[in-house]
Amino acid sequence: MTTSDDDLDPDLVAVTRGTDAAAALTRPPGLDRERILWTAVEFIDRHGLAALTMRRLGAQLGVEAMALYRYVPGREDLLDGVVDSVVETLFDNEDGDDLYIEDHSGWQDYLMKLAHGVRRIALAHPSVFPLVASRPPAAPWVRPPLRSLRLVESFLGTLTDSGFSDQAAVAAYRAYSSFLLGHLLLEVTQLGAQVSLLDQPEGDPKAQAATDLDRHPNLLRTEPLLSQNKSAAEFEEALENLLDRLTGVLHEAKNSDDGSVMDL
Amino acid sequence: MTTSDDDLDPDLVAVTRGTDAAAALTRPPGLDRERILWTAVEFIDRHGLAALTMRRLGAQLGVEAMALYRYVPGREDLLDGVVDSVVETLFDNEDGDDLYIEDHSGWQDYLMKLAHGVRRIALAHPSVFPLVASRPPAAPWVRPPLRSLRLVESFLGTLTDSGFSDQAAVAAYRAYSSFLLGHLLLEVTQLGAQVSLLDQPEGDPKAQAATDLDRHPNLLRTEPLLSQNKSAAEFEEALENLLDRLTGVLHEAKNSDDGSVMDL
DNA sequence: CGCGGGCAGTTTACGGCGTAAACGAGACGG
DNA sequence: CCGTCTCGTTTACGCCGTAAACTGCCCGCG
Repeated sequence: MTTSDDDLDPDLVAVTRGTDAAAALTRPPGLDRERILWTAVEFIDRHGLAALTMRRLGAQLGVEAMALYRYVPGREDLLDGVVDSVVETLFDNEDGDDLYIEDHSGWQDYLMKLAHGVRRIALAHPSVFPLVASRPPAAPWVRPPLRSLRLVESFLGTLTDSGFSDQAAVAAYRAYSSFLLGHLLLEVTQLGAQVSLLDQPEGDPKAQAATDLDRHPNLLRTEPLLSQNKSAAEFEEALENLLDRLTGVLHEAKNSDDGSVMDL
Repeated sequence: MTTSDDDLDPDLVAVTRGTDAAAALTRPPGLDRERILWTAVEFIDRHGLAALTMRRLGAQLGVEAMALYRYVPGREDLLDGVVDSVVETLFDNEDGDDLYIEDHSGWQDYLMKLAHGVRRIALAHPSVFPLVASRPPAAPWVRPPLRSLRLVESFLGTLTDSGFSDQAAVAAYRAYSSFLLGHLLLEVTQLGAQVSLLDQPEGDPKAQAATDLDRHPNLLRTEPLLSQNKSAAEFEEALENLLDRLTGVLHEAKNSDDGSVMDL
């Protein structure tokens, strides 16, 4: 019924950490920080952030809530750990850490791979991503969703090695992170809104919608267009536009004084 | 000490709803939904979202927590109301609702005024904006931060009246909202990170930072650049770039088949 | 004047939350 | 055999959101 082109979205992989389910059955007795963090990720994916409490997370692990405090200082730090865990997968589940080493073909290829890597994370954990987006970063210049020092270092190194000035690389980092954040946060928000609409389809279905929409002719007319989901194509197009923009910045780097913040 | 150019940022107005402070002193006895909502906004601005509880909000209003439930169904709905209240100021505190009526000079002017209006809101209420950004919208196609039906209707109407096809207007709406969301959420996040760094300047200030940064030469070298705050200029430049892109889309609307999602 | 009903805010109460502190129970080297 | 150490449990406290019962007070109507 819903026109969804997501079936051929290359970033929308079936998220099958099948080992987790098996591990939960065999229940390896040892508790440790890693296991707690990934169980929390899975719990948030399944029940949402609001449902995650220390007691319930303990129960999921077959343990009392207080047992978690030996491995995690408190709930806030647990959430930080969840964010870190999810972001760090960029380094291992990519085919060998090709993001850090320079075995990519040029900075544009690097930025595209990185963008799709982050998008894959966002789509795999839609309920965790708002946390990645809005949790206060460690330093003011660690901008979500690229929250790890390693990642930022890798980003800046790749661009400066490719001929970007320090200023241009930093400007690119800022433009790139806000692009990623905006697109992906909206994409996962829309994902969440779709399921939350199915939660309560109650009330008289016509009266409210009609009175709302009759005063809004443009909304009414474009509603089918608005309901289409072209996230993958839009992401691709906006990303390519950004890369084009950055290419321009890189090449005009010599004749500098045009007042742009990009190469100031 | 911190190099801040914010002093001449036109969107960074001194937020003086002075009437509120005066009203708190004279304490007009009547409680109503509007007063509760704006007191909550002020409370979040001052103490952060986490500190807002029904009991404390009641205390701020000189009333027991349960009294609020006569005007607000519960805490979640209160937060929705807070978001709505803040967003709706786009219509009144602009010089007469010039956003809704078509007394702007062209769609580009409209989009610039709207963007700066939203930015002004974000900067005036940095702790509320993450709520505006991440609270699930009423309908899937109501994309933060443009969360009101009136606003989306106004947006689509202005663009289609200016010659945009329905498809182009919707594509512009999507590009525009993700641009706004990314830029502004990062800007307020950075604001919050700055104050939260001042909260605990404890620990040995050199050892940790040095061990962290020594392994990250590019970070170390570009740190002064990364710490600069050029948000206003970057916002302006990215906004102009987006408007240019949209202008192109509008003008090539006739020769359509280039595969772009913009004029599909 | 009296009085009854509704409005506005309070009191009481309950279950769940994060977490501090004291408390087992089993492993293990001496 | 006995400390001691590791890992998890028990108990307890204060705060949270909120359901339900309960005031005091105003105001129209006899």
